[in-house]
Amino acid sequence: MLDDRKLTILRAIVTDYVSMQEPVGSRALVERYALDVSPATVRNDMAVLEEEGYITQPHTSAGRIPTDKGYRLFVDRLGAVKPLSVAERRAIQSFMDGAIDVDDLVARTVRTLARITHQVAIVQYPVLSNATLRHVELVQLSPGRALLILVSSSGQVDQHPVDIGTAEESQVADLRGRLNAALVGLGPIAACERLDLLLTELPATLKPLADAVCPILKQLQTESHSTRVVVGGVPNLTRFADQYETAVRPVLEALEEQVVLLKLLGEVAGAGEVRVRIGQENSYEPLRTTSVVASGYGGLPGLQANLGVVGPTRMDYPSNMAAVRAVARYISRYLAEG
Amino acid sequence: MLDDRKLTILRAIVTDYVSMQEPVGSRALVERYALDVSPATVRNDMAVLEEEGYITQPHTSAGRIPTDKGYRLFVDRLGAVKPLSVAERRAIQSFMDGAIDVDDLVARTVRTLARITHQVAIVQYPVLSNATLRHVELVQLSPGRALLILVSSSGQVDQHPVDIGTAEESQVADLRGRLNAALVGLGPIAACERLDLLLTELPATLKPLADAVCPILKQLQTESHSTRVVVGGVPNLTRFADQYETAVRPVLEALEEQVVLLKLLGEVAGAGEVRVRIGQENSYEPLRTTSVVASGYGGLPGLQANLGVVGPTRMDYPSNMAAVRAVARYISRYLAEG
DNA sequence: ACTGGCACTCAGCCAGTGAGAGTGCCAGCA
DNA sequence: TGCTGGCACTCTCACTGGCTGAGTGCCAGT
Repeated sequence: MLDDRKLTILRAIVTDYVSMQEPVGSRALVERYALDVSPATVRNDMAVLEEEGYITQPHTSAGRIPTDKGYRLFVDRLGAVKPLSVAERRAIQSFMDGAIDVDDLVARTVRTLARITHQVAIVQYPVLSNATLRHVELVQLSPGRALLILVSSSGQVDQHPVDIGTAEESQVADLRGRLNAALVGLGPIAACERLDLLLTELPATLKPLADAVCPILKQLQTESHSTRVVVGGVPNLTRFADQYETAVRPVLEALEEQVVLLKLLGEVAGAGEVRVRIGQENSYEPLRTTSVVASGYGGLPGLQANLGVVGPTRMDYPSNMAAVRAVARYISRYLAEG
Repeated sequence: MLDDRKLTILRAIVTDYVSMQEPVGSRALVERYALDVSPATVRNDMAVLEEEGYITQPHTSAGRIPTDKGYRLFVDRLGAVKPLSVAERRAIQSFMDGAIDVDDLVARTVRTLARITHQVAIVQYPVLSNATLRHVELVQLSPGRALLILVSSSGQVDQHPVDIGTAEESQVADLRGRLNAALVGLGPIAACERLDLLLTELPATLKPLADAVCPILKQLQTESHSTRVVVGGVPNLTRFADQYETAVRPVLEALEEQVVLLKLLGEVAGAGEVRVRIGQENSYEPLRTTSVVASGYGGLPGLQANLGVVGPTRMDYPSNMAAVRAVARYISRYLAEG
């Protein structure tokens, strides 16, 4: 169905369209990509590619542009992984080195990603699965309300309010002591297991309080890290000023919804690998005109956080995938080394 | 120089231009604002207003639009404070009530402000001067590195890494105990004073450690709260798709720079009052085409945090000022009540 | 001091035109 | 059979010129 030449032509169309941002015609194609055939031949092939749904014409007398399906084929089979330039590698290092804490690390990561891809970057806070719990704090704020605070060995602090009912100060202190004694030094998975064990050992008086606190603690240990998302590179949307209503606005709106972003990253990113969602493939309606390149990073397969970029479907997939992968690896290594 | 009628005309021009977004001519003016004089008279007055620099013509045969100076006069002397509509009051209440912690409160505030003003909203984290210190935690992460964590009675958690040199675990624990004993229950100002006192009482062995920790603690108690800024309503910029390069992009870029935003809010907002910076009045170059409406909120005069909105100079000042003031008051009251 | 009238300016809109890019198809050639 | 050159056709885009309408400034009159 699609012989080598047709695939070559599709690759050339994608490449050219991405770099020129203009529909590409048969003549330009043979000139710029040394195809060794005449434009007429290319035209015949293009007609087939169009019939198969890989490319399309915006209007009768224009060149062709790739469809989502075309990009998909390109990404899956045609896009040679483009190694990062020396400048880009250096940029990653110089931007990201010297982070003072997790907040700073995430901020730097999102900046770096935005800069080298020239897209909007999204970074989820890391799940620090290899970090261990360093301290558990339970602070009573007012009668009935307390704040649960977890400090991990990596310097990350998680907090969540807890409704503690009628528990008294002394009980709070008691539970705090027990939690610290039991959990400090453990990783998230071990901590959750140990917590289950601890629950069975508690005196009855602490039971109600523990029932209020423990679910939240568990949650913080697993998902909650992933609950925060940071966005950067929004000014890059500037380049699409023309398609404001159709493309930019929906993206801006999505970017304000943490929940949407989390879901988005979660759906796209797979274990360790860089994955891509192209246009219509996105389940979130307003982002149907954009592509998402994402990857998990840090931690064990089941406990990874995600990062990625959002941009127009006509993006430079090989470069962006390389960049996302490189940054994901860099931050993973950074986290692993502590 | 500027008699009553000229001021009335200026007010009408500003009002009309803001609501119609189009240069306003003499005929439209007399028709829509019952001026009781002929267009020719209005023209004469407009010529004077233009000469004085309050209004200008985008091109020869267009109507007039206000200049920054014109808006300034309007804001200072002509803009009747427009009370919020019932719907807006209700919106503030329903959006902001039920915040579970400070993060949530700030998030809700920024959302509220963006919704009722239809501008980009900026909210600085509150300086909780009436909140008291609830707990001090000093957690050692690795040899030489620790994390200082402050929990306030309002549920706010502040953290900062500390370089603790060669201090040992036991010393860290010792200092932690002393800090808690001394500072818990105090407000930020009292805490700082008490801290100075504490420093003189410490045994010599704890001195180096205390010297590393205390400055950071002090800093967290005063400025650091103000260090974080949250932005919302970015999609509202959508309305200015036409002036993308000149107006929108600079704003987007500014919004990514926390430092810029802090400085901006700090410069504009004055003690308790709503203040306005119009166009050229802004010291930050890229925002010279926008106006900022801001107000301090919460806390004592010296320790206020700020919030505000950023929008085009052609904004509805009375409404936005009313909205900013209302939201600032609401969050202030909320914080005061705890 | 205000007004009506008048000449003037200029942005925005419309229709018409021409150039250029690109296509599909076809007949011919290896 | 597969490739190629040629050709007629389509359609966008950019440019043009003319027209319209909004708005002005000025001036003479009340």
